[in-house]
Amino acid sequence: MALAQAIMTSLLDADLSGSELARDFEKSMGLFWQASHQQIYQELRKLADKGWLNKREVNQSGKPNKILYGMTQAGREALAQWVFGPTRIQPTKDELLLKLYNLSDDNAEHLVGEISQRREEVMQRLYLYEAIRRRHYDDPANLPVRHKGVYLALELGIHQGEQTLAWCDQALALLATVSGDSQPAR
Amino acid sequence: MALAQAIMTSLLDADLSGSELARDFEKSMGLFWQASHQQIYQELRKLADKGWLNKREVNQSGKPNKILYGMTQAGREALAQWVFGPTRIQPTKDELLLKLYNLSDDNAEHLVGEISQRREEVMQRLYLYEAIRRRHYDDPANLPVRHKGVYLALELGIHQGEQTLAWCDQALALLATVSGDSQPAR
DNA sequence: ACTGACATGTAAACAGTTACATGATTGG
DNA sequence: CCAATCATGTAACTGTTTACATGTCAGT
Repeated sequence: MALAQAIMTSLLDADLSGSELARDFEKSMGLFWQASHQQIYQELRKLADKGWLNKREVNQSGKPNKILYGMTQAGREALAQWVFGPTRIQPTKDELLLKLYNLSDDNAEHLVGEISQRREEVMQRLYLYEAIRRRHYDDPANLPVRHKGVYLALELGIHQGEQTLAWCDQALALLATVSGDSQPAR
Repeated sequence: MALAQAIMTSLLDADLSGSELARDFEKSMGLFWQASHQQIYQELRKLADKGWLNKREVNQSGKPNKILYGMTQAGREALAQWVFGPTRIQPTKDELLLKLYNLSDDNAEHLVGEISQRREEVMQRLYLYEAIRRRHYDDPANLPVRHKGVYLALELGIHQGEQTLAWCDQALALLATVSGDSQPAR
């Protein structure tokens, strides 16, 4: 979809290797984009062939060589142009909600467990995001222009995470009326 | 991923044809699952081959024949079992946020436009969801069990939609400080 | 007969995941 | 030398999208 642009965006500030990119995706960009290392390596090669990235090999002491990729002028121009093109959005596919459509007395207990687990996961990501916000984006109005955009993406992640937490609580409360402890046999 | 289960879930209450399913997906299930009619037709055939769905042809007056699919007992059992299996979630991929990472003086104005447009779209979906809630889910605590699950999915959609609206406003406010009208030349 | 909407489908291309493979380097 | 880790990659498969194809009926 736009993996190429996601990679190039990550390379705006610093040159990175495939493995570094794969790791970074989970953090900074993971909120709204994710890719496996296999995908990234292939895309990097394509982008280098196109002339949008350059590559150079780096010897590291204590580790195998890595190949650093960096943006070329052509790459920067292509990326800047891309911003004006059509925007696509691929909505979430969440099996948990699909499972909720199948809620029954039999599986209510199990789904309570799944929702609790989801709550935990969201909580952890939220923690991470809030830490980043406090650390780097304390004063949004005075950020350099490009970082304002990054800040906004982070904000969306935080808002939605908080909302999801609240929803988990609501769901758990409603499910409590479904399983065993409901209708206490007059 | 779990298209099969999404289809079967849609067929729990009523038998539907491929085209009806494709239309329904956009409404009820579109919040967290989406599929094109091509995908649906292929999956329907597979599911019928497996014995999880049965098919029967129906002559309609005024329209071409359609093929109605319905759940078999085996299908219901398989679906009920699936709920206890592993849950996968495929997070959103949103090019708009990626574009925001590339915010600059050059494209700020364009992005303001895109965010306004996004706001409009979200607003409209929200309108639809709220109407459904008011119409069918006024008294969640007294819903039949399975509908409680459907209600919860709807609630998540509404909460996140509202949050997204608020975020759009925040983003537009911050972007206003980027484009033309900032730093009014002392 | 022609047009437009509806219903069903096929084929090819693209994107993404899963499983596996290779070499290099460090620590034991 | 062996195991563990890091970095890079390939191959096969699955899922999804895009583009196209076909037939039916209703209204003109």
